[in-house]
Amino acid sequence: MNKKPNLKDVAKVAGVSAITVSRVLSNPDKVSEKLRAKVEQAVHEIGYIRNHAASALASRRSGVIAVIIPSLSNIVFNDVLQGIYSAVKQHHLQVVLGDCHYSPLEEEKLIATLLSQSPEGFILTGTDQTDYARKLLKQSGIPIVQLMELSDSPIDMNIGFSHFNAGVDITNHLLQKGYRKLGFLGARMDTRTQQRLAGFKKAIADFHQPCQSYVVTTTQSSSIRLGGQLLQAVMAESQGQCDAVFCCNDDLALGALFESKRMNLKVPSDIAICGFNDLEASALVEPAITSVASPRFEMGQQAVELLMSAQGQDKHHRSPIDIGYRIVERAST
Amino acid sequence: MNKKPNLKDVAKVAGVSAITVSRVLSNPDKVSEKLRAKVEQAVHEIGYIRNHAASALASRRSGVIAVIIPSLSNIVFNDVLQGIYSAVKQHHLQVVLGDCHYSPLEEEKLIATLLSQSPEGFILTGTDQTDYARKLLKQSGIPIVQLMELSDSPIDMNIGFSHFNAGVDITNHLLQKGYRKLGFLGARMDTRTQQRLAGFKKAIADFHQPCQSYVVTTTQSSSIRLGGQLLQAVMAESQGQCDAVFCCNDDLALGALFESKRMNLKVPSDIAICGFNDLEASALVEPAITSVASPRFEMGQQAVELLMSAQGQDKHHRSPIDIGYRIVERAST
DNA sequence: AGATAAAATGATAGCGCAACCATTTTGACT
DNA sequence: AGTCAAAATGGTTGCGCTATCATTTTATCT
Repeated sequence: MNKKPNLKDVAKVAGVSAITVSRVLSNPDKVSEKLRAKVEQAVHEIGYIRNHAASALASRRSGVIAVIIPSLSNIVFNDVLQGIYSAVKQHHLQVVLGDCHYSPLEEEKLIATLLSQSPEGFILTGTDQTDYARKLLKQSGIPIVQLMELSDSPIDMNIGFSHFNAGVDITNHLLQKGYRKLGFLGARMDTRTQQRLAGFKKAIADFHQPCQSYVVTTTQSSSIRLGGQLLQAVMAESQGQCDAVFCCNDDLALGALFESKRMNLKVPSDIAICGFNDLEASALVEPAITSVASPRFEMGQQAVELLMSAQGQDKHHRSPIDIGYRIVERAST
Repeated sequence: MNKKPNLKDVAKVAGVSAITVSRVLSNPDKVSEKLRAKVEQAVHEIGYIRNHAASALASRRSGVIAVIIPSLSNIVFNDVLQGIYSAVKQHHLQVVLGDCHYSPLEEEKLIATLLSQSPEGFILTGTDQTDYARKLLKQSGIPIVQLMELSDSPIDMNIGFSHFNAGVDITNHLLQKGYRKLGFLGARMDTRTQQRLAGFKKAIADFHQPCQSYVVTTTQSSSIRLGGQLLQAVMAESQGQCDAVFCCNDDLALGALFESKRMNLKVPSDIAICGFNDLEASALVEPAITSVASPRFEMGQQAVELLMSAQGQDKHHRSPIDIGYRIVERAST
């Protein structure tokens, strides 16, 4: 096994100096067309691939951005990720991705690990990082974006929307439709879910008529199946009184919908169901499920753009960007 | 902004040499407890983070594995990815992930880019890489795993299952149930989908009784909505004769199921529906959908283990590993 | 043609770390 | 206490590349 070719090998084949090869790869317009062609030919011929570690070390630019999401299995972060990848492509960056499983401590470790890659930007989900994590991030001096929710005290930049407000709005939607015995079905209970629940409670507290609320939550991770179980739980707790449920996400809502059929409850006449995140399935089941839509793909894209535009700038503390949400009313309510 | 601390800074604070700090980070048991404690304290105090580029360059170990999947949005690869991440964690590796959008050319570019990270292993999806990509991969000398399907001529290692056989089996399942006018609904039409289709055709050709087949495919990417459209298309093409459909994945199958309700077709009496991949929703809709399950998470895990066990070994051309699949019969057929 | 600027190319040094080998310290034994 | 091996620690060097500056070539003008 002859060892991997390096710059010098290419230079020898092309009959130029090493530095010229380097330039062809990073600043092609600084090299005359003649040499460039020769070099490119040589590169392709011997299958040369630049050593990123050496390049990053010498240039002090890693061409990498770090991303941490709380869960790979949650399709919601997948959408964000797709936005990130689509934007990253334009900028010739690589992504190093971490999954912190909703744990700030795991996130702290991941942040340290990912920072070792000298990323040129860092995208985080949510706002509950540990103090040490914040210290490391600030010290790194790179631009940082916190995603999904809005923060009063972002580490650096911030883009997301108010889960509290969305919770208020969707609950008011149910109240306006005449439902008065509202259930909240919550799984995982991460900060965003908690904010939705807080919105739910606030809307009910502020309502001008008497109404009842039943809150059923679990720290288990969300799934369709769990949605069915939680629906049973809330019907048990309310002794069958509950006439509408706000599910903290569409997985639960779908599970609740399927379960309601098995329980012979008509949707929305016996029970209304609404979800959160507006997954594709929610629009296509029968009846279609009311949900809260947000531009996740765009949020991911914008996060990358924010990072890139902040490159080098010393001050990039624009105020948090509210990307908004939209209640999508459908037949289930 | 004081620049990022390096090994020497830590060494100064801890009152030891730089190399000792290095050892504490990579070989803690080679350092006496006393010094180790001092160093760890210093590291934490000044928030030192090792420069991965320099470390990789000096040690010739990047601690990175490269992964390319054809689509971030397809939940199937998400499952594999989770397996990969879970295994990678044990080995203290980082993943660099690329999404080639089902394009061998994009994949070739990605392979070149990712190889520049000097990964210690490479995980690819499928078996249709370009010649140049194969050249680069072989030249890199690192262990490589091709995932998902089985290949006669793998680049290196291979783990997956036979989509052709699965297509045959599921089609036979429909035939055994008495269906004789079978539709195939296919989206994307990547190599694995094509193999499923080939299996479908083979089973029908080999069947000992006359039966009819209707193949409706599109290169559009798969979605639930598209499943509904394809069901309409196959009913149109068969002039309402089609009595069972094999959908190339569960998204389409769900869409077909929802659409069949709108079309007032009873499942499975008017039309049987089966899918592929066995997503959670397939088991929970009414009627539940027959599908083909495969251990995707485990496949991802095993891929990483294969890479790790092949480290350094010159020969790791074990024969392809068939991880198998399972037909999950449900009410929809 | 000669003068000057601009573009193209090259030589050298150093990015931060770990491999390698040298040296010092410690412990185990007679 | 003295000997030796083993463990712990340190010094030097080079990984492969690019920033910086120096030099050469080319283009543009009078």
